[in-house]
Parts: sequence; C-alpha cells; structure tokens
Amino acid sequence: MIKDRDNTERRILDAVGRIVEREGFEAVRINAVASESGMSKILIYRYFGSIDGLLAKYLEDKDFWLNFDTSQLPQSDVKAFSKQIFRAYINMLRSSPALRKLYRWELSSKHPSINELRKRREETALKIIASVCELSGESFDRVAGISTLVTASVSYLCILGENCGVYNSLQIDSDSGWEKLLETIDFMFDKIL
Amino acid sequence: MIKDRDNTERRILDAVGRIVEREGFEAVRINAVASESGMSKILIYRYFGSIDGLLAKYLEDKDFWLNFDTSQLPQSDVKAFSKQIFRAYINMLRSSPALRKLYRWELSSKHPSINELRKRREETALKIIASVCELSGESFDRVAGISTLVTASVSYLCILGENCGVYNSLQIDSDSGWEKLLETIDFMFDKIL
DNA sequence: AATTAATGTTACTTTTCGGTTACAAAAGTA
DNA sequence: TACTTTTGTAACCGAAAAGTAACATTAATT
Repeated sequence: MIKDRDNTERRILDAVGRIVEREGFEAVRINAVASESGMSKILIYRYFGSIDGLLAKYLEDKDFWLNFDTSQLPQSDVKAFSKQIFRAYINMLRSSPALRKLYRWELSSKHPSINELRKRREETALKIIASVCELSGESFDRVAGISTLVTASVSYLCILGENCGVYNSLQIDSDSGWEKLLETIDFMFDKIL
Repeated sequence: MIKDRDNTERRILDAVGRIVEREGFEAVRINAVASESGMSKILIYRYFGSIDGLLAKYLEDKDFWLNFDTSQLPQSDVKAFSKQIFRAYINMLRSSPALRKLYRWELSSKHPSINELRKRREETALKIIASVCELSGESFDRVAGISTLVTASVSYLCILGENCGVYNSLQIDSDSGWEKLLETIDFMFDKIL
C-alpha cells in the first residue's frame, strides 16, 4: 500500500477522462470510475465528495474554455476573419472527443459547472461578434444571428457524427462532408458580409 | 380486474409519452413505465416484447420530416417556400417537447428505430432539396449545405433551450430570440438564393 | 516511543434495475 | 358444465447500483 494522495487523485481524474472520451459524461458513475481507475470508490467520496464534485474538478482541470486568439487573425479582411474563426471552431470540436461529449452532455444536464462554462463562452463569443460588427459595419443582431446559425449547426453535426454518418447526404463523419460544409459557409460569408 | 388489452396498451403508451416529455427517451425504462402507467411490467413484455419494441411503437408517426407532405413541393417562389418550410420546422420543434427529446436522444443512442427514422427522413429531405435545386438553379451541394446549416442549428438550439436560456446573446427560450433568428434566416435566403 | 491523522483495503448494506415465475380471474369454447 | 386461452396481479430472483462501516497501514506530530 503506497500512500500518495496526489497520485491517487490523478489516477481517478484520468479514469474520468477516459470514460468521458469513450462513453460521455452520463457514464461517469461511481462504480465505473472506481473500476476504471483501479481505486476504491470510497476514496472518490473522500477526495471529491461526490460524482458532481469529481466532474467539477475534471472540468476545472481540463481546458474546455472557448479561447480564441483573435489577434492572430486578419484584421482588415472581415470575410477571411470570419471564415477562419469558424474553421477553428470546427477543428476544435472535430478533434476532441471529450469536447463533443461535453457539448452533448450540456443538452441534457443541469450540472452547476456547466453554467460557469457557458458564462465564459458567452463572454468570448460576444467579444468576437463585437469585433466582426466593427469590421463589417453590420448590426450586432445580424452578426450574432449568423454566428449562432453556424456554431449551433457545427456543434449539432459534430455530436451527431459520432452516431450517424450522413445528414442531408453530407458525410458528416468524414472530411469530405465537412469540406462541403465549409465551402457553404465560405459562400455564405461571401454573399452576406 | 377488468380485462381490456387495448385500453391497457394505450395506458402504457400514454405513460411512455409522459416520461418522454418529462425526462426524455433515456428515462423510458421498464420499471419506470410500469409504475407510471400503473400496469404490471410483465404486460409490457407480453404486449410489446421489450422496451425497444415499446419505443418503436411509440415512435410511429412522431417525426416532423416523416409526416411532411412532399406532394406540396414548391411550384414558383423558392425563397418563400424555403422560408416557410424552416418556419414550420421551428414551430414544430418548439412546440413539441417529445420531438425535442427525440432529437436529443438521437445524439447519444444507437437504437434500431432511429436508423429507420433517419433513412426515411433522408429520403424526404433529398426530395425537398432536389426540387429547390431545380427551381433555384443552385447546385445540390449548395442547397444541401444551406439546409443542413439551418436545420442542424435549429435542432441544436431547440434542444439547448430546455436547459439554457441564452446563446450568443439570443434568447432561445423565448419568442424574442427566435424572431431574431428567423429574421437572420430570411435575410440569408434573400441574399443567397 | 506514543499518539494522532491521513490514506487505503475489504466487505457489507440497501436500493434499484431488468427479468421471470407462479398463480388468479375473466372470457371464450367445446 | 368443463376446458382452454387470454388478461392481469403479486411475489420473487440475481445483477448492478450507490453508499457506508470496520479495519489496516503508513506518515506526521508530540
């Protein structure tokens, strides 16, 4: 019996991560975490209080914040700026199983930690929208509407892609479908901005 | 003990409906249905075979696209048609808790009934897209892309609206946010079609 | 060295779940 | 009437779930 609480906590959190990536947040249950981590479940209660506490800690450690470095983007060309933002958003979601599971979980859970995530996300989003407004001269509502249309659909399709390959004949579980979608998004920005 | 199988089946299916609207398809479990309906659970097995069978029965005639009348496809005004069909889709989703729960369920489940739904939905969608293509002169990929963008985002936002009030500063849990979004959709169609 | 606190193991209780068995009552049928 | 089938009730079973209690070991403190 080696006594090393930090190590134990890390093992437990790592186990949470594996479960989340594999099966989603809904599958993070006390027995599952215990067996996945190889640790006794009473340690989970002792160190994290509950599954909610464990998830809160996991979310805190893992960087699920929406953080874009807008300073790197082309400031003069609004269209290029917008296109790049959404490209980055798609890449982020498409490359991270855990993030997709988080977005899915948000659709059915009212976990307290989620509100914090949303607040921060909202702040970042509003900053980006504001800067597009400034660059393009469009109204806030217009830019917010377009952003919403694009990000919401991307979120939906990325989640759906894990269970379903085709949507409106688009191959959303492979690059080919996403290229077509990106093309559509680019086209839209060319037309409306 | 009154013997009336039809009545019993209806009670069970009604119970499923209440559970779905309240908690979603994930919560439709044998014990839950039994206690919600007041019927013994063995009757569920006898009459529906399993929870899967019960859900398959419940799902008949529940989906928007399945009930879409493809005989009324657009004759002249493509823009008006496009705007109208997405309006109808939004109204349907916004007014039906069960349909929202179905769309949410699809994001995490691989239930056999879902594949059937998707296949039929896909057929309907392709018919609509094809006729819009013909009238507008746009390419299939373009129309499919736009449709995907709109329907996917609407689905996402309707589901999210049950747990979250604001998205990109849009009030998605009230009419005000949806009016703005509809305006954006209309604007987009005016510009690109 | 003795005591205390922290860490970890094991086994237990209790609840809930899906699924089944056994049986009773009603309705149809010979 | 005697029987068979259908419809329904109630109790039961084993597995898996959350949560807890009791105890053992190590580390820190005095």
